[in-house]
Amino acid sequence: MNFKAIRGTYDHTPEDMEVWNFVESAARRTASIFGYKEISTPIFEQTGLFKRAVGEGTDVVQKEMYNFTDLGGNELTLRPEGTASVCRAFIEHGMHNKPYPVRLFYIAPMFRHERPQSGRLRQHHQFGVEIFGDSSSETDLEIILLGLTYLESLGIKGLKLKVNSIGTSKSRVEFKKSFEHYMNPLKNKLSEKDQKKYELNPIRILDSKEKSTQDLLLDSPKPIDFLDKDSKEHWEKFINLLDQSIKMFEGVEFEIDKGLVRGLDYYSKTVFEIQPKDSNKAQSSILSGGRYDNLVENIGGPDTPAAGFGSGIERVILNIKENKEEDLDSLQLLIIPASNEGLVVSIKIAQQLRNKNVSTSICSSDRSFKAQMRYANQINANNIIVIGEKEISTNKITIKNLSSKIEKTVDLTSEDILSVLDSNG
RNA sequence: GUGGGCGUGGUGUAGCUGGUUAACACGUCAGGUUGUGGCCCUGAAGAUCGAGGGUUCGAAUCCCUCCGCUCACCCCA
Repeated sequence: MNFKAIRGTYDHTPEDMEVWNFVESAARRTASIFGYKEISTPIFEQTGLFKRAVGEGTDVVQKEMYNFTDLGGNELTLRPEGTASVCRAFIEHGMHNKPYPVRLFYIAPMFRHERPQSGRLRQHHQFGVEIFGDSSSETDLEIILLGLTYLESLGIKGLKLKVNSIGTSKSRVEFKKSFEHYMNPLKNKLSEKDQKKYELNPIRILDSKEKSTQDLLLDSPKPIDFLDKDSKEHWEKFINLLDQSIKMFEGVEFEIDKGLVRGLDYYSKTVFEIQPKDSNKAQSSILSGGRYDNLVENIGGPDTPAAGFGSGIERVILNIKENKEEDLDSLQLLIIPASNEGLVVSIKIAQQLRNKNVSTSICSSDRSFKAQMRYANQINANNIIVIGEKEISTNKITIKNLSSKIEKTVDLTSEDILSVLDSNG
């Protein structure tokens, strides 16, 4: 084999597509019953959009983007996440003039140049929702409930929801001052890795996985302790609503994780993450997001509060224990032509049936009759008919249902065949 | 970018204390009398043993390099 799917990408085989479509349709259905409308944006954008939206200093922008220059000299980037593009489209199409709030969702591929591992790819797909123009706490709650409804509809049980508030950029300045005051004397006790991290972006060491670091952070100031009045009210109302409504979801537990910070710069106030309770995998977060009240304005739009989440479809699929979908894809009718004349008739009949929504294939006349029958069985065809000289001269065909073995003889017309197939199922 | 594990027909594996034509299962294809399948039987195709180099009379088996896959770190969905 000379060519392979490139690292961190993969093919969806026909077998894979069954689960895939199951998940995608659950996403569409859930978003739709919550009143969200689908949007689709190009897979690449100006590099500047992501730099501006995601943040110049983030890992995503610094080392994970697929950047390229096109023949016109434009700096472009394969999108590493969905929110920036949707916000751009929101502004570009003047959606701020629509009745608020505007609810949007997307299912789309994302690209990040990372080292692949379990639950991490270079091309992955996200189901994401965004809600614009509503700064209320119940909006934050709504997207979380949407996310939980989605995961529940896929039969994923035992979820843990982590929530936190990181305040506004203004309140974070206060926090940062206090945090650095606390950390500076302890700085040299950090591991080398975390020291570097601390230099780059102090807040990010809050969710360090290193035990020694976590111990040092036990009594440190946390962003949530520095909320301004507005953020604090927002948070308290949110937690109150969440506490009252989370019980609707069986087996879902939630906790306030004061150390939860996100790797994308645009978040403010509420942030959250959903993961399987029993996950021992490293990449366990399957749905995460939060509020981003400044992003739209930041990339050139009107001041518009917003919130949203992204959920990795591949990671969700890793958590689907059993796929209950039945094999609905089996072919309804396979036609076996038994002569040249039969082949011509087969082609006509097949086309008539397809026009009536019956999935129909014709077997290769190059192969023996036995081979054709075997093929019918291998692909799990529901019914077969043979069209040869006998059928054409008598104008009668026999439809055989392969699972029940029942045979029915009718006139050689698509209407008659259809009526038998309908009664056969 | 850093570290661990692994690379044998389409798939999953055996062989790996070096020795004649690389084995097994599943799958694929063909046949087991002419136009009705699934089981069974027979046969066939299909692998330069990830690539290159080295040691040796001789390597899938030992050594080196590279590549790929995979898991983990970082970060994220």
